[in-house]
Amino acid sequence: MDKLSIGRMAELNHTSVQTLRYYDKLGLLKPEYVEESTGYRYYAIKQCARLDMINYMKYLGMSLDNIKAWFDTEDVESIPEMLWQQAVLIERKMKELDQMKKAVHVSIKNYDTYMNAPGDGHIVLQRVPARKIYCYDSKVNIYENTLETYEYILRELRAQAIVNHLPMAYFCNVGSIIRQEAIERGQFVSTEVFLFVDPDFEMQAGVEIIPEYDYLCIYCDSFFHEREYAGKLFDYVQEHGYEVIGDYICEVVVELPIFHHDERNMFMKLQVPIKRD
Amino acid sequence: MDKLSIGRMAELNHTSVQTLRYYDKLGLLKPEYVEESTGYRYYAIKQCARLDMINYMKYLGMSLDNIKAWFDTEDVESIPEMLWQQAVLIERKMKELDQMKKAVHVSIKNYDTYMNAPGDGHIVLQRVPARKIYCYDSKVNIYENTLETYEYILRELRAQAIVNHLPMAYFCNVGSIIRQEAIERGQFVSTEVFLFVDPDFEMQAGVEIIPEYDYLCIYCDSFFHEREYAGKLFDYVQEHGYEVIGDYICEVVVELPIFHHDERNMFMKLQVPIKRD
DNA sequence: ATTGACTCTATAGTAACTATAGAGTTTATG
DNA sequence: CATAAACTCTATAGTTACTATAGAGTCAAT
Repeated sequence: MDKLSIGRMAELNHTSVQTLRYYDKLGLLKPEYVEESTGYRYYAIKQCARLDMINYMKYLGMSLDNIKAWFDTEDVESIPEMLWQQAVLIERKMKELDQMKKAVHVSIKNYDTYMNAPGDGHIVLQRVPARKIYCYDSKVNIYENTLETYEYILRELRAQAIVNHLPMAYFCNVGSIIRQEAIERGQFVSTEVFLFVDPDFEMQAGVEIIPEYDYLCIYCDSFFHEREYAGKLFDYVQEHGYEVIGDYICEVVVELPIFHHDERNMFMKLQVPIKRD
Repeated sequence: MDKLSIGRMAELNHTSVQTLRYYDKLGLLKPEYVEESTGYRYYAIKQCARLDMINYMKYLGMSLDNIKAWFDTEDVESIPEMLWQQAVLIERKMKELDQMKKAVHVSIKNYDTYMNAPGDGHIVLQRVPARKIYCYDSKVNIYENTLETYEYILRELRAQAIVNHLPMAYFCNVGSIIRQEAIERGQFVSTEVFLFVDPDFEMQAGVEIIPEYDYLCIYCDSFFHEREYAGKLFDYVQEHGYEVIGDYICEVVVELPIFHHDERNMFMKLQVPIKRD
């Protein structure tokens, strides 16, 4: 009966006057009556129902365009299908968020490792649980090349990861590997880089599991010192008569590329698995 | 050493030329070298590290502005705090999505009920599990008033719900209630409307549980027929000598406000709990 | 009649890009 | 070396769902 001014309508529905004008413009919700001489909009209370519907569909993640299109077809039959589509969309978003959550927690853990790492050059013995990795073989010896080559190799790893639909979340946690055989031959040769993936990530080409081992670890704060520090680590192994029982791993714990003039500035954990006596 | 053209840089990093130009404009990632005469941008491969960082932080949900601000401060100490903030944000978004998911599934269930409802006016006996509701007492008898008053009352219910921070998800599922005492006095009087909430929604003022009962139900497809159909339902109760053991509920199963000229068009399930013999 | 609250249209801004036009540059090929 | 194809440049407009603002007009109450 009584007409609602745009301000009153907005107030009743916890929205803004501009929003109502915008919906009017889109044709989503036209006021019941517009005074010709002044252009003033007047709504009927029953139009709240339509606004409710708009808000609800918006809440389900639909765009105003889609809502309008659906209103225009007036097709009740298509409602369940539309709802199922939304359900699928929501499910997908939830999975993404879950990945993001994991990524954040990995980063938090890494920064913690970084902050509490033993002094530079200190060697420590640690039990490290099994990890799953996604490997990429560049066929080029990383240690014989420059930081620039390393960047190119990382790009290739990522390209591979993208092709194989690995989530973004994993991209923050890379490393390189020297196979046990190479170590035994006394060669500091690695052609492989990897990403850490979730324990529940599906097994496929390139994915492998590093078993739980005791590791001798040393921390290193520059790409350019890796070789030297790894040398220290292997010297230590020899001196103490340890037996290497798996692959050597260089894990990038933290990257700080924003400092030092855009240069990749890393904090790495070098680790070699040994048989404990 | 070798400079990358903007196209090559984009290709290597799976992004677009425009994006790089945009980042340049924002000052997020300036090319290492710009040829003065032509304005051509040239990047160094090591600048990929910064781009990686940008993408990672973007992935964590940060805005480019925030990323830039953080880069500008060069503050390593603040990283964990920033990460925790992101974690909280993600957690909140996940909860929201979870609510959305529930809302969608409630809607799906409701449309299913609507599609498979017994014929108009048919009375059926159903066991209905316990439900939790959030009630609002309008102090006005809904059944003595017009659809317009009902709309106003719904607005009040929503205002209440918003004040009490009920999630949007619940707004799609409303109803009204006639208390057992009123029924026993033979009065068709209800001043209360409600929203269905989750079983795990916290108890607070206005929240109550409707216990599991056997209900006699009748479906009704217009606001204007509720009284008549409820009458039928109560007649049936009397005829068969049933005993009413709780509150009468009018549950709005589906709303189709988009049809019939913006008018609220409802499909309702009227239900009265009885003692089964 | 006047005041204050309200409403109108039109325009610009938000975030993180994408798309396009029109002009100039680099690279590859003949 | 000329030419064509591919690339890059700046500048502008568009995307979504609004918010904010300016300047002018309108309504309701005193």
